[in-house]
Amino acid sequence: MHRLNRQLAPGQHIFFESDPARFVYKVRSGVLRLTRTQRDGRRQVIAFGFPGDIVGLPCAGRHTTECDAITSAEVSARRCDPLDHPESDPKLHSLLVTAALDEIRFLQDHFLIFGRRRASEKVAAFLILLLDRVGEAADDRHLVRLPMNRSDIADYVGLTPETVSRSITQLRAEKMIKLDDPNTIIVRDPDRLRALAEGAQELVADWS
Amino acid sequence: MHRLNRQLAPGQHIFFESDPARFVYKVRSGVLRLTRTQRDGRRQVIAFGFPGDIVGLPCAGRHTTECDAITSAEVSARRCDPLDHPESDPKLHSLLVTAALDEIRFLQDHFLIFGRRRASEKVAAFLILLLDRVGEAADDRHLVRLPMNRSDIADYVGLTPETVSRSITQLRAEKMIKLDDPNTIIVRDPDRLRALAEGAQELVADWS
DNA sequence: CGTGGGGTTGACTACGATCAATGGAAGTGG
DNA sequence: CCACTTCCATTGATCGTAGTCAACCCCACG
Repeated sequence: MHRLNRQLAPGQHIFFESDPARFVYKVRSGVLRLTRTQRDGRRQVIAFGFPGDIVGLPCAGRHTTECDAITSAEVSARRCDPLDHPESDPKLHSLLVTAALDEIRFLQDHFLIFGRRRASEKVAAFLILLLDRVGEAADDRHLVRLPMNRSDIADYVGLTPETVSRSITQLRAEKMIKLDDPNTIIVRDPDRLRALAEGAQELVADWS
Repeated sequence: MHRLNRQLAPGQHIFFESDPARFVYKVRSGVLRLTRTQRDGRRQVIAFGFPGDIVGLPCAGRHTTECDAITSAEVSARRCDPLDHPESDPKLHSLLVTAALDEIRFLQDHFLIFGRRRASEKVAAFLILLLDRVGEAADDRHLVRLPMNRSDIADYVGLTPETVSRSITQLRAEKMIKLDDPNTIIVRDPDRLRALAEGAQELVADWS
């Protein structure tokens, strides 16, 4: 069973869009960024790869996105031809199939975030997503570490970096979150944040 | 080999979100609509199912979207358990795996449309998508029939029905398209429409 | 000590959402 | 066959919000 481990430095690419796909990658540590770039230079962040995720599933033998590391990261590569030949490695094959179906569901979820109308709802939904996925419980407080910068978040939820920053400021003013530093968020009121993320609640700008 | 054909009337549902998934469906004729609805009632159109498409791929044994027919339609149902058991029906299994990988790619493409900033670019991109997918060449003119209404388009690209309508009016004023009736579009200038869809071009409102 | 990148904030603008009215086409029932 | 309703598309007027451009700050880095 081939499992080639690879160490990645921040910014290092694993593959590019339409590269012939020989491997898929399981994230061991660190965070990856999957993007697609349009002719006019605009970038769409398709997904972030957190530890445990499988990235790089091919379509017609080619990668469909670009992939690079946000942090230093470790991935293990697995040949992806078992996708086409179940019998060659049944366990890996079924792992990949499951990963594909999960990916579909995840992309659909992503649409719901992306489709929210108000900026603060998008950002709240993004934070909840990260909280549920990689949140840490630090002495009774919910902690979210953001390995990506504001531009990455913006390109993930469909906003500009400035608007992401403003939304975070707003959520902080509303006392739903608190910032230790720009990349470390403490969720003070998960319920209200979640309600906002689901569009159930109006975010009132400032009452004072 | 089980292939259960089913006739559908417009508006008729095939399955709902989180229904246990026993079948996937191949569209024989007509057009399906795949949607997800949020708690607050907002609807996201995930995809349209055109003839040849396979819809209803499950995640963890359940459907992940709602699916109903826009037009009267005919689908053929195939059991989806071969997804988990390649050996039970290798041909169907590999068909489903391919469909899943195609779906991933398609959803990623959808993000690029959805992510475009200007309304007319989104609508142009949507029309190009349909032109390439189901366009007809009618005596040297490119014809696109829209089986869905403006609301469906709006929920697909992330706009309101009014804005979709306005964008279409704009494209018509720019002489990129012409309407036979609200649901029949003649593409007069595919190149310019495509350029707009890809964000390469500015759409000038009115010089006159 | 200087430089550069990322984050935040401000001022202004532009664009799409919203609310509302209209018109046309299709369907229903008398 | 004609009133009546309903749904959909279009258009208009207004408003709000996110985009844009710019300045500033802070921290890490050389």
